[in-house]
Amino acid sequence: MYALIDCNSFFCAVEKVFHPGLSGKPVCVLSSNDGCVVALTPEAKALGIRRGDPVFKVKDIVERNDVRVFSGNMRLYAAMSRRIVQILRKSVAHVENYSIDESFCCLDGYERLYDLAEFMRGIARKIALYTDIPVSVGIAPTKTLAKAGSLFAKRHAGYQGVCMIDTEEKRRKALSMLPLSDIWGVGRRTREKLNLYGVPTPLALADKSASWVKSHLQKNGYCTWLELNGVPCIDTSEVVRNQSICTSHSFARNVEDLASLKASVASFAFSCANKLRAQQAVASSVTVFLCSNRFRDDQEQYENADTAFFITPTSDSLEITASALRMLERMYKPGIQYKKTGVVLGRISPSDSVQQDLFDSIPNRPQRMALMKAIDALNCRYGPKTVSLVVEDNQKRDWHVKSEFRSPDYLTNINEILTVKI
DNA sequence: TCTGGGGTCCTAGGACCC
DNA sequence: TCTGGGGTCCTAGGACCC
Repeated sequence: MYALIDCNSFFCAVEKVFHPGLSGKPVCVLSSNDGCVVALTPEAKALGIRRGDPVFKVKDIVERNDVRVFSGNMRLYAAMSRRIVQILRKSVAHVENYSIDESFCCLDGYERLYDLAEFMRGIARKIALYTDIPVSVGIAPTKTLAKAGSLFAKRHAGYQGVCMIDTEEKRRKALSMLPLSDIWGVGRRTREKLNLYGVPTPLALADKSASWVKSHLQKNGYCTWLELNGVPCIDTSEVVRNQSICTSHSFARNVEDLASLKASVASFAFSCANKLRAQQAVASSVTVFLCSNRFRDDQEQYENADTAFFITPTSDSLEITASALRMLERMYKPGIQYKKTGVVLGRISPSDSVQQDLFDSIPNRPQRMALMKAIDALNCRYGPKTVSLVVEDNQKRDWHVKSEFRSPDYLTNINEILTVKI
């Protein structure tokens, strides 16, 4: 059996930990640039706000109902997420951290020692006690069914936070009650397609024959079908290393001049290289993209992207940034109102198995890596951007993102630690 | 005025080879 | 001028996830 532990309205829940007066109040957390609502409490949902709504479209609701709004602070949420995973790992041997607010636990063998639902309720209580974050737990023979279970646990207080789907009867009942779009792996397109074929519920899908599913859906659809029927199909191995690393941002305002774009691309490339070194990896390609504001039909639209390849895979910030800037300069078109740039690293491999190049353009690699290590150490000790590139420090700073309602880094920065007045 | 960011995997079709 | 069969690799775009 698998258990899925899902934090309820996670980003909002973290903010509420540090703002206790907000209990029972409508709360929203915004995307970067304070652009969209990305997380909201049930109270905010009840007011008609939806995940993904642009902030300016729900401004009236927010003001009329005194909705508390926060800019997203991923550092804070990631720190809290690590604490929750730590508690899980102390309680269960096999924990797979799936996303910032979800983890799977493999419960094989535990059924001989415990009542599984009670066991997981105990862990949920521990998480609530140590972190103040409420969680919902689903338990089932497959991950897809465990996810479905966690939705029932979240929506109906009667389950006391834990819903176990462990009999055929419970499985059929659960799958008949949920909408198709609540099933993990079924997105908008697949839902529309299934509706067209006269398959209205997850149960109807599960009851189709294997041959029907194989001919009407593709590989992933077949996998979901197996999981809905209690056959585990989604593999449990942890993803160790990324295949690609991306840093990109929209700008708070439109940007026209090359110097500002260069500052943004340099900053993103530098950040990508940091993430790369943090996982002891090197990349063989770097892609740069830029685009205008696609929502403005009164402005000339332009988008472009280019990729450069490194013969010797690298994690050298200077090499990666220089290459990214060369591509940006080639693609830059004057007179365009730019809205977004980004940098993607690809063809990532472990840094301990790099094939050397006889004609390497960077002859002093060991010294350069020592330099990178020194930069990382300084930025780790004195905070990000203590050491950065001159090209990043463009005076106009018009490419910087908006983050007006951001909470302090309570958990990761000693200077921003919570103050309690007695 | 204001519309996020970061990922993974699959597949069809093109380009190329013999 | 017409033309088969079998294969690989790459890539853009689609679909999904959080």
